[in-house]
Amino acid sequence: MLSQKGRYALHALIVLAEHDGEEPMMIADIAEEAGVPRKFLEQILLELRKRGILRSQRGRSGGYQLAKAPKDISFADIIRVTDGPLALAPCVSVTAYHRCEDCEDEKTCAIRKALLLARDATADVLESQTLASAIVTRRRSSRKN
Amino acid sequence: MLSQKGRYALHALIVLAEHDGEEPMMIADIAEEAGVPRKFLEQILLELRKRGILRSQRGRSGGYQLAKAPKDISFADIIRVTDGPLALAPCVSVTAYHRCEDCEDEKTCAIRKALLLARDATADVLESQTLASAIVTRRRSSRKN
DNA sequence: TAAATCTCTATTGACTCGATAGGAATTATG
DNA sequence: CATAATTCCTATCGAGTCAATAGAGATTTA
Repeated sequence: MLSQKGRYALHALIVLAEHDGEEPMMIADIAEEAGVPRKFLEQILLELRKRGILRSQRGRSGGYQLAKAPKDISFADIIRVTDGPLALAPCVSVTAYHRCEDCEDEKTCAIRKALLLARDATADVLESQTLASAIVTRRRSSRKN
Repeated sequence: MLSQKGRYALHALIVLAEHDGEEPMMIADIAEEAGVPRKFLEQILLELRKRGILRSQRGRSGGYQLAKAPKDISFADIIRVTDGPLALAPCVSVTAYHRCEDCEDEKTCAIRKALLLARDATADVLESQTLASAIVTRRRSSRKN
């Protein structure tokens, strides 16, 4: 399961994607629009900025913007920041690989083999789902209203 | 990531699958063979039994056995017991579904849409990986030694 | 110079995780 | 029937994580 932090991050970034191309957006406004506690969001945005997903402007009339185009920010990118690797074990993680201490032979480990398939399947999906595709979904639905 | 408990469970069940058809196996022996702390394993096996994956025999010469054929116990079954739902959010979980409090419309939620695809992809893989396929992998590799 | 805003670190309480302990219940066996 | 062997169950522990809040510091604009 995703953490609350992860869900908040997704909501906030979708809001920012909808305002892409505009002036930087203040934390307070993002919090309001995304329905996220303001001080908590502050920390989340900070981390997303450090990981290159957001860009910020300090001081008066400052705020946050996406650092890349919505189509270049995937759900996988976001989740990796807030919740860590997509993989179910370190030995099948691309972004945080490390060998199991007790593993005799990675090449023949039955558990690893299964978890590797799972990781690839999950990553394929989450890397193809981007902020751009998310806002398309949203706009499509609001058109119906 | 899987919990330690989850990894232990997978190891233990693979051991039990290798001894499938034999007499019940004692916790102490499973612990030894799977490399899991004995008392911790005790709790894990208990839970797997309550969830219908294992069968136990109490008292002298008692022990644990698989409750079903290895081909009918999937990695998904096991992980759901030790680590909960495969889904990344409750609103896309089959086994532990519940609606997001703040969600206005599930049908049009962009986050839900993406996470649903992820869940399906993960579940497809983990449901097809079984204890039977795991021990085949193992036997194949030991033949080479 | 002052106001507005992001930045950073600390703190809190509740919960989870991994592990251990120990007694209760059950069963086989001599 | 007594005893030993085994699973069953619940409690406990320390360390860590999670969600949230707080508040002082740094930066920028007007």
